[in-house]
Amino acid sequence: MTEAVEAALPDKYSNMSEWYSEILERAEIIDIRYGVKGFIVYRPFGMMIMKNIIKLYEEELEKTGHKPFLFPVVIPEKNLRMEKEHIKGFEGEVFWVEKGGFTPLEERLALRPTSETAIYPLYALWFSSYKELPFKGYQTCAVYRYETKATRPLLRGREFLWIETHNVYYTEEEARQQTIEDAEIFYRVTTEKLGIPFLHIKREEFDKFPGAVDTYAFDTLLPDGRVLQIGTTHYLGTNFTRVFNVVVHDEEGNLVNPHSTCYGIGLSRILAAILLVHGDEYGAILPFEIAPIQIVIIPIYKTGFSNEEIDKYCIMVKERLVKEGYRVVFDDSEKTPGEKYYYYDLRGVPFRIEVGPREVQTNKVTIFRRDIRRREAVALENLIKYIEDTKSKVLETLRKRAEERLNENIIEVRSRDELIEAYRRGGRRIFKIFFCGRKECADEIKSELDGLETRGMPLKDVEEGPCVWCGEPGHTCYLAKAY
RNA sequence: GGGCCCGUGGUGUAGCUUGGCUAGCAUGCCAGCCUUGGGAGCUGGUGGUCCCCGGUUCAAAUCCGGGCGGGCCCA
Repeated sequence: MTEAVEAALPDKYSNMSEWYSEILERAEIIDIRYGVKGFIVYRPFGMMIMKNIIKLYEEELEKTGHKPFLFPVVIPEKNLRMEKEHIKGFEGEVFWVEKGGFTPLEERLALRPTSETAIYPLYALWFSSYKELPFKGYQTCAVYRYETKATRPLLRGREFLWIETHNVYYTEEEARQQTIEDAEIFYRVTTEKLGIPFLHIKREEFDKFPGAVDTYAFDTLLPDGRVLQIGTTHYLGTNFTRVFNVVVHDEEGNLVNPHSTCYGIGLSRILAAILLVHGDEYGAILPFEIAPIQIVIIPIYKTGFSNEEIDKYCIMVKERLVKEGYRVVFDDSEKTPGEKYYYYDLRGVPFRIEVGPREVQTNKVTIFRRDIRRREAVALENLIKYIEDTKSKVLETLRKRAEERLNENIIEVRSRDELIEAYRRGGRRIFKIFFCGRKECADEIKSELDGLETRGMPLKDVEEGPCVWCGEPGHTCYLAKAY
């Protein structure tokens, strides 16, 4: 049966900002009242989700041979300035530490905006032979960028959580292959486990990571039609190994600079995307694997029926589930059942088990699926099997919904007029065009179409054709508004 | 970068134009009664540097100046 009850939140498609602010606060994901622009507090419930997300990516990285490490948050100014393109790209948004106590520092220290320039000086010490390569390392940490654009909780902060890998290879081919593996890792977690689809795109030349040879990005679509970059991987060539003097002996004993890559997984933004992409007017819908509470048990007491008997039954159900390794809460607080439903719906709990006299008398449980909002009676002996079978169905539902929405919102246009017309009809979309690759065209499109940006070229099914803007030879490219 | 709005018990707000009563209401929290299949009700209780600094005034949450912080829209 489908429920027709009063929704808790506004519609996320027509009013995303309000929906988003409400859920962050009411579901106790984060607290925005810390009082420093661009800095937020992860509340316990939000941090439990985040830790589960982190675990999924870290496991996948370690499976593919990445080793954990942790470098300092401060970077000496001299090191930050070593790679010229890199510092040009980041200089305007670096936080500086200039004093220790009352004493001005001899050399200013940057709070890492990203860690290449912290890590490569040590790589220069660590490697001396091609036999020591490849080396794959990663860290999960916060980075700091003095954003001048409007900050938004989780979507754009001056401090944000991410995972960064920094890999070194003897050959260009291996390094380039790594950017493919990075995309596979990203797909295996983001889409297969979290149900978030994304576009795998190669950024245009003028839009690369500062210091990179090639930049590949993972963009997802939010309910308001804007895209969000949730990950990037970069082939850095020998740009960084050269300036930081990372050298190894090759087979013939010559000294050469190895090739390197780096890969950023935008954890804060991924959490935001999960909330925004899957959520509905009742609140969050969390994928089973990352839900801090996977199953909640709500007792329904009735006058004339023993509360103790219901409690006993609930505890028995809980023990069975806990034995299977599930994260389960039995909520026997004095709130009414309805209030509890709203509470756990808002927090995205995938399954709710209701136990009243009816269930106790028939040896059943009533299970409510958060994703499709339907109840089902399940015999006690089928409980574990039901959860096992259904948790993957839940993920499928979420993923399919999100994939359909992404695909429906990619509009192919072939000329300037078509683009302008399609844009006027509904600007909050992703447009698939031919693009010449020149910054001048991108800038013109951006200023004439209210901030529509070139996001880059897909990795598959690329075609050639005349640029929709200038008519010069071009390639398949996506256009969208972005966060 | 441009524009608009906001800051008052834990939370959300009224009051601010037109300065003056014990800073009102809702919610939360605590105790009790009653209830429990989608946000119940009643009774009693708890909780305030009105963002900060300065100014005007007999008197400032309210007016003026400066600062800090937050949100939304647009580019």
